Amino acid sequence: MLLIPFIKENKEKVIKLLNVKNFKNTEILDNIISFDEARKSTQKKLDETLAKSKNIAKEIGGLFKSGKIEEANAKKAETGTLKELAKTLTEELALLKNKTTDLLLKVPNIPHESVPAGNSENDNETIKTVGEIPKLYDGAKPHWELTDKYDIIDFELGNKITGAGFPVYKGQGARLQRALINFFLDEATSVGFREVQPPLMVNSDSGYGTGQLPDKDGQMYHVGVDDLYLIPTAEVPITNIYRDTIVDAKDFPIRNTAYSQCFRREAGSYGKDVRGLNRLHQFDKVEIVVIEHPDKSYARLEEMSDYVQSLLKKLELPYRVLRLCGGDTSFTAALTYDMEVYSAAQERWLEVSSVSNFESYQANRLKLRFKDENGKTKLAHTLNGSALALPRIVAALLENNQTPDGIRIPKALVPYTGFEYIK
RNA sequence: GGAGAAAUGGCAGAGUGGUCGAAUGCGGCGGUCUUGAAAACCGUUAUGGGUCACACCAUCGGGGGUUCGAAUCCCUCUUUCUCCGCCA
Repeated sequence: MLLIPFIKENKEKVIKLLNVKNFKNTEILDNIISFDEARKSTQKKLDETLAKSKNIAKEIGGLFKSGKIEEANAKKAETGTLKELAKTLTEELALLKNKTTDLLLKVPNIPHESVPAGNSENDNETIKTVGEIPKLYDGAKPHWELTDKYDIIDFELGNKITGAGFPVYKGQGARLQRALINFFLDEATSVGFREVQPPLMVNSDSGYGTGQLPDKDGQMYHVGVDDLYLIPTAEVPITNIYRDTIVDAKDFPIRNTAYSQCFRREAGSYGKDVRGLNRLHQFDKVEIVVIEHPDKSYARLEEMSDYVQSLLKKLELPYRVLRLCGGDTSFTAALTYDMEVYSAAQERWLEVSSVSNFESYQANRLKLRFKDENGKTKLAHTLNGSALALPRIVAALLENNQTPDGIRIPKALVPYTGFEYIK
């Protein structure tokens, strides 16, 4: 959520920047401001009423102590109207607060100044492209044929057991998954991330904390009997470790990494883009999450981007880095870099990582704060990124490294797979 | 699943109806002393709303209630602990 005082003081700027994200409903900002004004004046009235009742209660206490029972009982009568007034004001206040929060939840994060305007992926800005696009031999296949040929990922079997988008990894395919997970975790911990294993289900407070709720309600699997959500990314439980906390500024940057399975309903997706490993309901990902001082969050974002790129280099995959345009930047992010690897057989780029700075947008919902050098409590900045998501990495590895003799495993991974070729 | 007990500040732990936002100890921070440190001593040390700053208001697991007045009494939910059962 944006901070109301910030909206008030920078209204024109906020409107302008939200426009970059194609958010046009700017009268909502005026409503937020006026609801907040009403909230303040109601709060003031309530405080005054409560102060009066409190004083009378104290007086009555004193009278009872000194034995003036009759006077005390007479005083009691005075409190009736105050009580009623307080009740009405409390209800009004709660209503105003709810209305304000509801509206605030509908306002996306404002984008960073560097975010280009635009509506779709075509407007994203390519920052750099690294690596050679491989030339495949005649007869090279897309990954969904390779997985059959080598019997390593079984989509049909997943259909039978669960449904579309829940593949079964088998043999060398399963081993490759485990190798990638261990490789990514080892790399992350070696550059200073602490490894954690969070729950795969979260409550709705956590969902609101990181912004999946209410924005992406329909995209998460909801376990109704216990009112829990299957996580769409480990970002949710990891970041919520710090919900309702005041961290020590000396601990910045706070870096955590976790492997988790991720669950996404992907309602509304269809077509060739979802073929094979391109889009799954359950997939594996290693996530990195950083909590940082506001002054340093953008430097940290660059560092995280560099780190993700280092993984892609070690995996010998050609990739490009995009700065997402306003329309493609998520609801909660201020600036997002996407890393895409080139899939030679599909002849297209596949998104394998998103690295984002959320500034204080998540922190405000999370109540994630720190004390600055003057002892003032301030909101921290949160950042996260995939490092990396497995399915499309696997797709690209299979397609780009296919040879007539099998699929070559990149050198960096061989210690983890225990084999050099999938045959 | 059954029975019982409990939930208080960073931690430990008092407080069972009135000036309690809350004793005390530990820890943290600042100071005195010291060449420096330790010890000792003094001070300080929750969060949110509100204010230029005060005042003031809210918060003792969450929600509701009783009362002029609730950390304290009642209801409810959640969590934790102990015992029994069950499972590994």
